[in-house]
Amino acid sequence: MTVEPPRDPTHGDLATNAAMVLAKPAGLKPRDIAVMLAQKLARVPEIEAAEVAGPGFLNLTLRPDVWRAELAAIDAAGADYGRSTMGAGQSVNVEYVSANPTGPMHMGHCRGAVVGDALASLLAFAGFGVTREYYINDAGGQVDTLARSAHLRYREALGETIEIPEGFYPGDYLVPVGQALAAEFGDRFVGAPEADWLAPFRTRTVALMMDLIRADLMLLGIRQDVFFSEASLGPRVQQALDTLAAKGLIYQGVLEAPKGETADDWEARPQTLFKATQFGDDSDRAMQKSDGSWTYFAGDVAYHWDKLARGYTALVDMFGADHGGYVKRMTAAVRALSDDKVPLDVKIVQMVKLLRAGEPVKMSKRSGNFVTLADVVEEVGKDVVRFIMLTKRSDSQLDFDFAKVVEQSRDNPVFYVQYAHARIMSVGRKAAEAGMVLPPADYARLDDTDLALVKLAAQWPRIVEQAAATREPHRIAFYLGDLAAAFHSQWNLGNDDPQRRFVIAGDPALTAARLALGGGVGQVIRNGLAVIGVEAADELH
RNA sequence: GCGCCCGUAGCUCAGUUGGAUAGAGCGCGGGACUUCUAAUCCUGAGGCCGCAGGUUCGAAUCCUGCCGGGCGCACCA
Repeated sequence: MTVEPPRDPTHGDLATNAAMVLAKPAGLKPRDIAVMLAQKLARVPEIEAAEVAGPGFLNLTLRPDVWRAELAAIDAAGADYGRSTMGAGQSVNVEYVSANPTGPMHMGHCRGAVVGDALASLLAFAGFGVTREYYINDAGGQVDTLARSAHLRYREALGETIEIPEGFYPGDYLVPVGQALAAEFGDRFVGAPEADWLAPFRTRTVALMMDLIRADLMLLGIRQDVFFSEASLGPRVQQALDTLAAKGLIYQGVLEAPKGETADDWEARPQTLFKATQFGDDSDRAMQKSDGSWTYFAGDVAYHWDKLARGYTALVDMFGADHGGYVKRMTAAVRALSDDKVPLDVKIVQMVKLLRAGEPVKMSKRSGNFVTLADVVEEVGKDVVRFIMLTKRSDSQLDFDFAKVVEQSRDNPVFYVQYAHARIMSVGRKAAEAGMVLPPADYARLDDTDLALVKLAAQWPRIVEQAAATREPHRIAFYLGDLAAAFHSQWNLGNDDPQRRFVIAGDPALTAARLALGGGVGQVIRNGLAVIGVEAADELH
């Protein structure tokens, strides 16, 4: 059963399907129930009209004063308008970015960062306790490669001429790392065997890379609470394995050969396996390699085991599209570890295609010459990057065109929303410049046309809850576009009819009421932008 | 071969968890500036919601099967 604003505004302010849902259990005709309900509801003071429509819909029209009161509520709540208690008592861990600490962030990481961060803010606004987390993959072979690459730069910093072999990280960003290592260790590791320097170089270099990444995230206004190191898992891996073993979900076995492309180096070997198939996965998954060392998956299981131990009521992971195949096994592991009590929601974030005036931006991985996040933020600004990343559902591919996203026109949603806010801010200034002395706003001066705007602004709390429930922050961006459109439309009525303007010379009372209307809309726009981490512009240039 | 995601206007996409006559933007046609910033707005044309069944008062939405596109199928990280 639902009670919600209907798509078609001629169907009133609220519509409910209650009569149709109740018809079967009540053994009555839907329309008969609807008529009965309508008669009762018509006596509710806030309800102006209750009409039965179609197969048994009940359309409710609220009295205009309800909307006037809502405008007052927006004003009173201010930045808290729309804040919800739906998440009260629940704590969610949102893990996002988790880029490998082998270099600065590039645009491949950007969308997950923005969507994850906006989701975290959204959940917080909806009343959930939220932890923003980053998993540092600092335990694999790639980190050894990073350390070796840094060692080359270290020798370079000490005066050697180096050549970077194939398979090493060639990026310039390691030059200052080499200098830092040279300053720290002097020349004592120049000719030393790798075994002497690999571990310290790995630790230091990862730390410096994480500084780099944190700085990149700050450019987007992202600050995470927890940075969890894979290398620090230690005994947790065994503990997680023991937890699963205690549930009878671990066994020694041999997996079947992978289907599809036949792996030429595959051979059947006994391993320690997790019964992922019991939890909906396609295959059981290896926890230990045949030589007894842990798999990457085992580490990830231990990591999620740790998150569960920290007592969250729900977990959210943001994955890149290329990790889609990993979702089932991770979900299976969390189901097993938590006895199905703590849900893991894995959000897939699709690729971003970078364009410049319609032409794909060329990227060469080999030279390390990828488009960095810092470059993009510098070129178009944080707000544009953040907003554009939310202009599509995150599970479908997104085009990011450098030319289009800075365009000041209707088809640029960032500009469009900010322009609406700037207009709202400008009318207040205009009234002040005109030397108008405004009385306190009397909402009674607002008519149905004005109140139509309030109705849309009043949807904000619902939008927050819906977006939080579906964990889809893009809904915020779309709503703000709708609200801005309604505002612009209202604004232009003033072209034909001066009485519909916000500032009306000679009528301070109506001006005050209209400015209050604009103020309410502006407040909601600011609140929405705040949730997605975008600044509200007071004027545009 | 198997799994996951996706197919909505010419293009790019929404679609209130199953509601009423499926909506925006761009593009195309027509219109509104002695203005509170026209950086905007109004209006018209444009649809078998991939196809075929099913579930029910009711389906773009849920189920099944096809067709078409993307991603993934390690003891890698």
